[in-house]
Amino acid sequence: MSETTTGIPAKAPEGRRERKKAATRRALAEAALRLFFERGYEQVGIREIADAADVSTTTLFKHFPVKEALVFDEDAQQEARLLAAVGDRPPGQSIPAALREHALRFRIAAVDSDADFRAFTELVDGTPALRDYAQRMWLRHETALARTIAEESGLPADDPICAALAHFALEAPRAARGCEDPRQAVTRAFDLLEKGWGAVATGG
Amino acid sequence: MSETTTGIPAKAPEGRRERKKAATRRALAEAALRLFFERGYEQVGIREIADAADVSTTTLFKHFPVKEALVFDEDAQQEARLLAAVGDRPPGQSIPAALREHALRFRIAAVDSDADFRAFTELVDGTPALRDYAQRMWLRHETALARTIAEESGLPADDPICAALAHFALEAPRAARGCEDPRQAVTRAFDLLEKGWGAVATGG
DNA sequence: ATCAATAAGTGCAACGGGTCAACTTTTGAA
DNA sequence: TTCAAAAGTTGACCCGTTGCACTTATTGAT
Repeated sequence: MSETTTGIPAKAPEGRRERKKAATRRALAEAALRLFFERGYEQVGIREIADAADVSTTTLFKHFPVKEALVFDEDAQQEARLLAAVGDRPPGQSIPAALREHALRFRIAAVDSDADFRAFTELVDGTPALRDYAQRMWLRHETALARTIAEESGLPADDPICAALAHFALEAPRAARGCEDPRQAVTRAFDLLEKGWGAVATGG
Repeated sequence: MSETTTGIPAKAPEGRRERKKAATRRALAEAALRLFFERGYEQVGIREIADAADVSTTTLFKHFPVKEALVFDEDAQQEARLLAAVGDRPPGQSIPAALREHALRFRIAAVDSDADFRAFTELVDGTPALRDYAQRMWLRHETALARTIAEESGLPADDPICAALAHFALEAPRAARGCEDPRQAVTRAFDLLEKGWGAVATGG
């Protein structure tokens, strides 16, 4: 307890304070997830989660703005990966094709690989409140994506076609919900976007 | 008050019961709308609305499942019109073109005609909760629209491309939100869909 | 070493949307 | 006339969420 020098040169030059805060946060998220898996999202109350993590509900809400957020802890980079999928796509690949690949890779395929992740996915889209929240969060990347699309395609930044493609691409996985074969559904949906984009945009 | 015979041969051969029920419903919706306009959606509580209509909150919720529903009373036919826009489109017109026309007509243009309707629109998309609710309701027509599209195009009913077009078409007005010129944004978005559809589908 | 400032956390009461169960009235019809 | 269903009432209650006043660390500057 006497590290005057920069204690941990790791990624976080944090003090005891920040560490404790992070610990509380993790405790909350873990307790919540455990309880949700055990008994289902709706059957678990906020007060119970706070109890399990041994904090007050007020504290809980200082870490997570709403109940749904407890499920989606730590998913930064999401946007970065999305934008990179478009910006760093292999030469010759169209923008919609890059987006399709990204969608298939991260929103469809991942399901049948990781076992924990499968359970997580089942929890999420078995719970309307969580589905909606996830989609809302996902759509927050729309403007950023639209901007990247504009840059990559050389279209004016305010051309609404960019916003349209961004929106549709982000909605595509949702459009595929309920189909027996989501993989094919996503593929087909992006076919539509790709052909349309090729005809409407100049660069692509 | 002594009409033993079928009093009003109008559209509703309803008894006193149904009439009273409808009256209560109307009273609630009107009170709610009036208060919302006066002070804003979020500043008006459910209990206050119930009071204004002189019923209990329990009764209110027997007529409207959630607070948002108070704003969207009586909008049946919506789906019928939507499906008709596709089914009865002029010969030679593509499905996406028909959908674009419908979108422009009912979700964009109507704003700058009727004065009351403009106020209503402002209320709705000035209130996130109402926007979200409206969109959720609107998306409920997705499967019906997908089916109509399949029939009209001759594609197999379970081809996910139909669901995709339906979903995108219903989302298009939303994709245009925030643009300075919504009309053009919607048009461009449907351009994308039209070209894509033409290339992907056979009938169109 | 000390001290004020800051931020985390607490406890509790409250609010607003929404539900529930039990009970009273109306109303339609047998 | 009688009876069952539907509409409405009442009041308590749950749940997510917020506000407020308060305690307790932790920190940086002195």
